[in-house]
This record gives sequence, C-alpha cells and structure tokens, in this order.
Amino acid sequence: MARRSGTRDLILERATDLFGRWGVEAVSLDQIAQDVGVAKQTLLYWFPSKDDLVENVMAATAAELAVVVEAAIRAAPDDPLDRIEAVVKAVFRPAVRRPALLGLIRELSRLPAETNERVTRHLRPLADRAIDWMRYEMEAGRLRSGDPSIVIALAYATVTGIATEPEALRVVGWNSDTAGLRRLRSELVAFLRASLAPERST
Amino acid sequence: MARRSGTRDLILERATDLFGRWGVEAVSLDQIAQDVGVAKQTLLYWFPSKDDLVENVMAATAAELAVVVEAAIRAAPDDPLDRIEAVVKAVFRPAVRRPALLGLIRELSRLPAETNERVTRHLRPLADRAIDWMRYEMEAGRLRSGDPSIVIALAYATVTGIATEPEALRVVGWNSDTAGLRRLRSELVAFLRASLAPERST
DNA sequence: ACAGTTCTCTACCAAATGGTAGAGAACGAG
DNA sequence: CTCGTTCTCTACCATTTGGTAGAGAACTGT
Repeated sequence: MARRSGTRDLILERATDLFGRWGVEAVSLDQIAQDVGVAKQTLLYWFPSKDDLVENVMAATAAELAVVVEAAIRAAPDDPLDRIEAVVKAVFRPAVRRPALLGLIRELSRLPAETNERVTRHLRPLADRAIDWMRYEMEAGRLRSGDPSIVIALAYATVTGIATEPEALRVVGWNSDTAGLRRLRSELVAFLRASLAPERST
Repeated sequence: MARRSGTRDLILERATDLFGRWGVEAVSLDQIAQDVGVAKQTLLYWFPSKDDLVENVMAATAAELAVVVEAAIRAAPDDPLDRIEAVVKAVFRPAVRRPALLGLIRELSRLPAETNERVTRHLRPLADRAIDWMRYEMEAGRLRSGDPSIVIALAYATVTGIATEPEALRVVGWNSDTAGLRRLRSELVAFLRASLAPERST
C-alpha cells in the first residue's frame, strides 16, 4: 500500500506541464527528474518506462478535462448559448493558466496508435453527448443548423487553438496581462456565440 | 554556384513534412536522410546544423503560406465575407493535403526565441494588414465589431486547429474521404461567416 | 586533358537517451 | 529491537543523437 504517494502525483503534474509545453519526445526523463527534484531512477520506480508515464499523464489529463466540462454542464443554465458560454469559461481558466493541458491533447496524434485510441475512447462518450445535445438544439431552432459533429469540432478547435498558440496572439500584438486575458475571453465568447446563434431571418 | 540543387529542395520538402507531422525534436537527421535517400552527411553539407535546417524549413514554410494568402487576397471579391471565404478556401486546400504546413507554425512556440522571432517578424506585416483591413470593415458595418486583432487570431486559430487536429475530428466520428472534406470545408466557411457577419439588428 | 569546384560518401566521436542492477535509508508492525 | 515493505539513491550500459574529418566521385570551364 502506498505510504504517501506525493512523489508520484508531483511527477505526474510536472510531466504534464513539460510534455504539454515542449512535446513528449522533446522532454527527457532526466529533465523531468531534475524538475521534480528527484533522481531519474525514482521516476522509473513509479512508472516502469517513459511510455508508461506518458500513458498515465494522458489519462489523468483527459479525466481532469472531462470532470471540468461535466461540472460546468451540470451547473449551466438552460439556454444553449449560455450553456456553451459557461463551458467555454470553465475550460478557459485552467487552459490558459496551464496551456499544457490542451497542448497535451494535441500531442495525441503523435503518440502510438494504442495510447491514442485509449484516450480517444475515454473522450468519445463526452463528445457523443455533446453532439446529440447540439443536434437537438439545432432542430429546436435555438442554434444555427449545420452538421453537429463538425460544428462541435470547430468550436473545440477554436478554443484549443487560441489557448495553445501564443505565437498567433503575439503576432497580432496581444498582451497576456490580466486585462488582455479578460478581453481575450470575452472576444472568444462573442465569437462563438455569433458562430452558433440561430439565423435570425426565415 | 549551385549545379543542380534538387537535393537541397528535396531535403527541405521532406523535412517540412516530417517536422510538421512529428515535431522538430522528434525527428532525427538520420530519419530525414533515410527518407530523402541520402547519407546524413549530405544533409549536413547543405545545412551545416540541424538548427540551420529547421530555420530554413520555417522560413520557406512561412514564405509559402504568405504567398498563398496574398494571392488569394488579390484575386478575391470586395465583400469582406466573400473575401474571407476565398482566403480560407485557398489556405484550406494545401493545409489539409499537407497538415505539416500549419503544424509547423504550431511548432514555432517550441523553438528557440530567435528563430521564433525571425519567423514571427516575417508574418507580422501580413497580420498587420489583415488587422487594419478588418478594423476598416468593422467600422463600415460590414463585419461584426470587436477587437480586430483578437478576432483575426480567433479566425486563424479555428482554421489551423481544425486542419491540424485530426484527433478532434476522429473523436466526433468524422470521415476524411472526399465527401467528408467537402462537408468540412463548407461547415468551416459557414462557421466563420456566422462568427464574423455584422449584427443584423440596430 | 587538366584543374578546380560541387556533391556525396564512409568512418568516427562525445554527449545524451531510456533503461537495468542493486545497495541503502526510512518507516510501520510484531 | 527487528523484520519486511516502501521508497530513493548511485553506479552502469547499449543505443541514438547531432556533428567532424576527410576521401573520392562527377561535373565544369579552359
């Protein structure tokens, strides 16, 4: 039984940040060990191989994101646009403070197919529910109609893209101070609201 | 003088794909050499170091993207939404066929600051012009008003995100056949149109 | 034909990588 | 106190990494 597995959690946390920031391949076990403040062997005690560590990091991250989203959905208002805004705000906070979280999801396509598949399978139920919900709201005329799957992916791509690509923001001269963050969030919400709001005419 | 620098161009091309697909750090010189079909030393003859190769790949990619965008802008109609659609379609084709192109831009944030800065500086004039243009159209009431810099970044993030994240699309069950591609492109255009169109009321 | 440049190769190297072997603290249970 | 488990450490290793040294084709202009 684990006496106090604080080390294990710390390793997971640091590895998440490093992998998300620099990419899985670019981070060595030595770097992680140094960052955590232990010897490399300690890492290999808790996770028998780097692949195993990566796998655990991915699983923990996916689970964490799923929890955040689920909680936001449950606490959200009924109007679909308000609900989307609530979810986006919930994801935006941890995502911007720790870009590694969403950055990690982007690393997925570079991992071996099995790891990929496992994490993907973990997230699919969430995506399926979102698609069903969006289709329902589209048919009710409360969201702009379109292919629900693709629209979900587009909204996700927008949020992930903006949160994980500091370069794009730097090129347009954006400032990452508190005021800048607030403005970014409000523009993001306005952008998504406009893109998802139902057509007014007909 | 270069006798026939076909090898150099081939190296650049393959390296672009490999870097964009797997990340700069994850691709070794040996892999590139094998992919090109020459010895590693031949790479180091044309590009004295890996850093140098990376730098040239980034510059060539940025230049190529800039050319595509500029051409699309010049040939585009006057209405801002039509113009945006034209640019998106122009970028979408090469981006989806070679995700490495946009994937490379995402690699920027993982490169040393100077390389980063150089490529960034190369793209800034393009971004500045886009921002000025968007501000003008917003004030003329032909685009939804907002912070032009951030809106540009959001539109860019949407296009890049959807083109470089096959995982997001797989999770929602999207098919990458020809019909799927066409549907994806049309949904992307509709999504962007809706998010940028001016508010109808007032 | 010859000299010089252009291009690609084989052979090697020091450093870093993921991983193994096994010793030795630190702790709780009897 | 002592035994066994939990945890972290210091060596050490085979492989791969980016990079160097330098030889030898192959083509050029004269």
